[in-house]
Amino acid sequence: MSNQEVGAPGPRGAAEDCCPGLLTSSLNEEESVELARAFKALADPVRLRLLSMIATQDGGEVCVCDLTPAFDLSQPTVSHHLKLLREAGLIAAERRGTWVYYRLLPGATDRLATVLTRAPGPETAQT
Amino acid sequence: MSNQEVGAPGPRGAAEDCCPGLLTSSLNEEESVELARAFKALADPVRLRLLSMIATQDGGEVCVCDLTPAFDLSQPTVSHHLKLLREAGLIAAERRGTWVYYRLLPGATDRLATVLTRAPGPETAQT
DNA sequence: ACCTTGAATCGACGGATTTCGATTCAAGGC
DNA sequence: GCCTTGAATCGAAATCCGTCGATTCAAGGT
Repeated sequence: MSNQEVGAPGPRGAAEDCCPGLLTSSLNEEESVELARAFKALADPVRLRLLSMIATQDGGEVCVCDLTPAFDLSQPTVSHHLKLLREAGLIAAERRGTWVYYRLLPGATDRLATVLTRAPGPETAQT
Repeated sequence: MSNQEVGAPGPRGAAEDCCPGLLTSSLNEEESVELARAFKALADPVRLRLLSMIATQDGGEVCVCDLTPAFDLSQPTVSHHLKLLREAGLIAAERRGTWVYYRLLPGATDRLATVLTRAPGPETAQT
């Protein structure tokens, strides 16, 4: 329970108050469509590995030029998967010179983790 | 092809010894394939709502006869989605008389929630 | 036995996804 | 300016997925 965003310049942390959780209250149709869209982004081995590589990178970001050769796929295909992850709000891109760097947007994964968690998050004291 | 190991009594903390987490250590190809299969089961609004209805049911189980009319879909289609959730290890079925009851297998969702959870450590200030 | 009701399986159709090669766009170096 | 390198976009092909109606299977009631 330490404060997570000490002096973090970027605004975030909005995830946990958005969805009560898939397993604790019934989803309506609209919520289910939106959630399914998010899970669809994770429903592919390549995207999962891309996300993992990006998330675990030390500096917090990875160059596409390092991502692409890690797969046995064409460059357009990897680019396509990165686009889907981007559109799902899971990662963000930044171009620096000739290269493009991707970094994790933790809000999206946080939200999905919360949605799949039975007991409420650690912050809210609840019984 | 069976699926479930259902009778595990007690809270298994299975998650931490199976998968260190998508966001904390890099996935290999095999892990990513298996994880993607799990997320694929969640990548559909109907299955999400089915899972939610099953998980939030008071007695812990729901009759298919209560699930089916909640959707604007044919009975075979709902049955198909239930089968996919079952094959993903998310739910289990039990037939009692003419009716079939489904219940949540919390292990699978727990594992996915863990996999999506970042390291509990403090957030690294970046950028 | 036969019939009724609930649920799963089968086969097929249409739409979405994944992948590719070819091309185009972006930024820098010569 | 032109060329090189890195990355995104553009069709197109193959496959996968969600849905249906028809059928079959399971269990009970008469």
